[in-house]
Amino acid sequence: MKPSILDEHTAAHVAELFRAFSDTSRVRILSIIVEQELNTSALAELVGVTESAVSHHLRGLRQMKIVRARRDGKEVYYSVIDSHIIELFQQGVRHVQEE
Amino acid sequence: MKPSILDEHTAAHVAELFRAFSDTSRVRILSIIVEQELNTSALAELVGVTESAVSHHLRGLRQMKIVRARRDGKEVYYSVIDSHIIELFQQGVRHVQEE
DNA sequence: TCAACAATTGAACAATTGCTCAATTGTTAA
DNA sequence: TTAACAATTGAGCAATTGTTCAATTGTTGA
Repeated sequence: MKPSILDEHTAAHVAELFRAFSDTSRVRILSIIVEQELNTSALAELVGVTESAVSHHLRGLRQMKIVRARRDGKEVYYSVIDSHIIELFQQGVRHVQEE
Repeated sequence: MKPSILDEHTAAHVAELFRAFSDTSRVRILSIIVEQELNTSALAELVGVTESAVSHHLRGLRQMKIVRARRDGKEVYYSVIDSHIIELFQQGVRHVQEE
């Protein structure tokens, strides 16, 4: 049986998707907004990094269509866009926690 | 409702797990050995990188207990260890392909 | 034993990444 | 309009990453 292999382009997209979850700060940010919408400074406070750092991470996640931003007055609230992404993320978390 | 947040240590492990799938070459290697055991030079040939590069990637994946190595004579055959990992990886692939 | 092949290793390098800092933009209430 | 706060942005940096190259280790058949 000939092994199937992902083409370069698809593989790059898959890698990019997983890369979104490949940093400790991003994982912590996502672990929050998977459950509830929250704004930048609250996230910075909870995660323990600067607002700037959080903003940079959220920018990347937004560009990848993993999170959605909603402005309410001065604050911008973030949440995770779709249930497939949430499922994928939580499956990774579960795998680690079951060790 | 207070948002739950992953502690630093758990988040680091989750990030590490996802990082295993965050490189194009590794994704292509995994897309093969998820389906069938294969040795280093065959993988290098299929993926289109040197044996050395493949070996470095597989070393990391082995240390993370994502792949298993089995020597048969001169060759070392690699495969993906457990079904949870396979499920996680394939879910990411599916998400990309369904776009 | 030794030549040939398969795989691994470590050093070195360029490229990418995550962070900080300072400046800027957006929004509201006084 | 302006002060205060929230968020974003870009430059610069240290650290990490993926790759190549050359040397080394492991295995087999002659």
